[in-house]
Amino acid sequence: MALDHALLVSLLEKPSSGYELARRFDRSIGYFWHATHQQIYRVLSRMEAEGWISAEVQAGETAPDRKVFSATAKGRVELSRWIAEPVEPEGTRDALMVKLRGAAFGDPQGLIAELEHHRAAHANRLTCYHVIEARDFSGTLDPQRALQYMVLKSGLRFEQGWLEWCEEALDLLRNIKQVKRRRTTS
Amino acid sequence: MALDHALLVSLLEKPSSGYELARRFDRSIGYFWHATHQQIYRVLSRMEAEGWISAEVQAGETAPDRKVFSATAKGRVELSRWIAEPVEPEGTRDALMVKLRGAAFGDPQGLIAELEHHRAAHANRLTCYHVIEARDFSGTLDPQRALQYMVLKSGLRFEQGWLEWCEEALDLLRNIKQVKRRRTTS
DNA sequence: GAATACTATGCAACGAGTTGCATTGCAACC
DNA sequence: GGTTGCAATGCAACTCGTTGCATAGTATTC
Repeated sequence: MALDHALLVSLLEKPSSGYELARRFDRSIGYFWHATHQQIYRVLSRMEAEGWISAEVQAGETAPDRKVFSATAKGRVELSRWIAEPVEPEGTRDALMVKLRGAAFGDPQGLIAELEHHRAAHANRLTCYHVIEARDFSGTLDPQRALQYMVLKSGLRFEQGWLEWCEEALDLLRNIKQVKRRRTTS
Repeated sequence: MALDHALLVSLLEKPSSGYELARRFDRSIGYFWHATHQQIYRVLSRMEAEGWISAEVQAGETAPDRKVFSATAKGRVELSRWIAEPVEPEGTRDALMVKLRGAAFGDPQGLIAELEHHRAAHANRLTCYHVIEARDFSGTLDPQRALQYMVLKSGLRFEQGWLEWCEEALDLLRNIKQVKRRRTTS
């Protein structure tokens, strides 16, 4: 149920159309939640039906019509309720880890390209976050900004961690000896 | 499709019943993939139907019967195929981040307990991983162990990162000024 | 002797996320 | 003047994961 609330937060920060939200989720918001436009439109309809958000159609003269959503008072209440309700930390789920561990039964070196790709992707995200940091979070910050910054900082921290880990893993893969194919129980 | 392959890897490492797999996913394997027993049983049936794994029923004299699964040659091939196919790094999805950012529109201090809970959970996982590290990964490691260790290391790194971040976030929340309720667009 | 807990397996309903496709209109390019 | 690309919205089918429940025998505890 968390996409609902991520959208509520986004709409409280700035009323927007589904399309804008999708773009922001692809960019800056991407570092705290990820979603596709299809999903976003679906959830927006549902939330409108429940009265958490309300829409205002802006007829575009040159561009297509836009439905601009804002959070309602009811939506605010729902958000507070949800924030107060405890959640457990997420369980790990990363395909790359499965692959690494599975590579012991195949060709570890085959993962080098994959890891290099991941390293590049994480380096990319990291610089992206650094740009946002410099642009939006220098100087003194009001409480709202400070909270946003804290979220960004987790992104910075984790991308940095990924980067270092990728290096470490690449080192290992490059130096590992070719594993002998061992038959376990067929 | 990654639970399938996580199970294949586990079964290559050690043939097991669904129940055993569920227990291992709750413990040591939990740091590289998470799943419930219901899900595991369902996927095991599917994989058996596809011929990736085969079952042997062990009639328990004192305990209930167990279906012990092992990966077949076909399963091995499928695993290699899947490992070779590229994946993109996962998008971020953490409810806690949404909450932090949403707290700007409510009561930031209300999250302190939640963050303390998360900090404790991560500290717990971290010590758990340290125990595994000391128990299973000291001394020289063959290639398979080395790969497993690399996966564990990502767990260690991220739990450590979480812990530090929780501290930082708690510091912020404790010192943040009470946010004035501001009405945005209704 | 009854209640609780653990081993061991599974079904069914639901909710969340992914993938593929469809539509309309404007703008710019070649 | 046709093709490509972007703004803007959405449906439908599917897979993956969660939650709640069911069963059945053994072992232990009160």
